[in-house]
Amino acid sequence: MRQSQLFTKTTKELPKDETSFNARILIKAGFADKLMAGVYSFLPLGWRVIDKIENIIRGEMNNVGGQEILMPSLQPKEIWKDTDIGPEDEKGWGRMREVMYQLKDKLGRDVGFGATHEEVAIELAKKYTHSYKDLPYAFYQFQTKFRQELRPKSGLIRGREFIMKDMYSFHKDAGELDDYYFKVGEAYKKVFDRTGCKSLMVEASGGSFTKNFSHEFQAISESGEDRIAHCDKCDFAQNIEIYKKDEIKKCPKCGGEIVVSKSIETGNIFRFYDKYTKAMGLYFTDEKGEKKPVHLASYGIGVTRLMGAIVEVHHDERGIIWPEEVAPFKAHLIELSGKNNASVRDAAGKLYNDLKKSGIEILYDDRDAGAGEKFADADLIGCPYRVVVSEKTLKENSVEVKKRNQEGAVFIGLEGVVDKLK
RNA sequence: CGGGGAUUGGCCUAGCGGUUUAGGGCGCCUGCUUUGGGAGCAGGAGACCGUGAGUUCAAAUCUCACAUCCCCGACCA
Repeated sequence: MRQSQLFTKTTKELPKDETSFNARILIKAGFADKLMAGVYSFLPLGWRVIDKIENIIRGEMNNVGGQEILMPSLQPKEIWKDTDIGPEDEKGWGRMREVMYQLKDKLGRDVGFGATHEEVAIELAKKYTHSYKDLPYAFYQFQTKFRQELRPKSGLIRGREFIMKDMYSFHKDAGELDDYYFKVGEAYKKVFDRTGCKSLMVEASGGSFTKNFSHEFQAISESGEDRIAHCDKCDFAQNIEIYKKDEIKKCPKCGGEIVVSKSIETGNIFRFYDKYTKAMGLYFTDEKGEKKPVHLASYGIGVTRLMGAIVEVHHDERGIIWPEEVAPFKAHLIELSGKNNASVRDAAGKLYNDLKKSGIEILYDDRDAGAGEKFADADLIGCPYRVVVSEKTLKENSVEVKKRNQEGAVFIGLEGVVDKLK
């Protein structure tokens, strides 16, 4: 993409109404824009990152047999009544009443915007699940979720509207569910490794479910809202409440030191077993002709939150340092042509076309801007590679290639650039 | 929802009762110049100083209410 065509621009100043690093830098660099507290637009650069993250998740979910669908955001109140966990006289908007956006439409019907989709998923499953032969299966979606947070905070980390990948799996019994649950847990680890946001699988506690039912994935970061106790050598980790109760000093897995760190919750997985399926009447007939409740587990990854978390983990004082698999572009091509140097401009333009033809995603800074501005923007936007074409490099028939996460640059021949970046 | 802070051209801000015709920087427009770390010169456009009520001869400036944003806390299947 030619940077001169990009409708967004970077700014020199940080926005005054954000203090979290991820929001400040993503807005400054033109990846996102805030419309209201906890509600952001994703601009061309940011949307490319979201797309990369989604594709990584999509691949791993497909690997464990997930089938991609899309459920509605707009939901009728009725589907929430049977899974309510509150007192009888408050039954209505159900277990999510505190955080759901709820309204009446023009016909006076109660509708809400989905904060999670277990209820919709079960309604859907009821139409297709009748026999043990129909089980197991899992489906997932990428969707905008709405949650009426009293206080959105930390930029993309806690918003009122955000993109989530949520998957729901349906099983004939608890044992089969458990096996699949941990298989998805492994898939989640791969997702977080690949996005460059390594997250520890932590037993969760608190909330409406006990620790036996759910796990969180936590990425260690100073800007996190959560705290976890974890081994400094292996991947053992505990929720802070459980850690305080157990008072362990050494890692039970490898004997390493236990340290407490702040962390960002990047994902969570829940085993509901037959709790909600029974309540909503999702049953199947087993081999013996007996009616049994379907067992349900659900699995969430906050996609936009993950983008924020990646920025929190991968940056320096000059800007973002995108991990390669989620970078908006693999390389940022900079021409330092001056006004009258057509040969630099031609060489850079040709290189841009060659790289594009080779399938390398490239952001080409063809703007009529000063060298300092171009370098500053390249560091800010944070593509993994920076390629500079200038009078200086052309004298040697070469270009300069520098990795964003390393000091020092190498000069390579014009012909070798495509191979170098492949 | 409790507590604290903030709100001034597109962005970052100065001004904190009268000398303000609201100043500067960035960005934007014109022209020239410049091109290896957010350049320079000259000219130009752009503001009901968050909203509403007060106080005062006089309000961006003081008072009250409200709204919005940020932070701490509570909350967060």
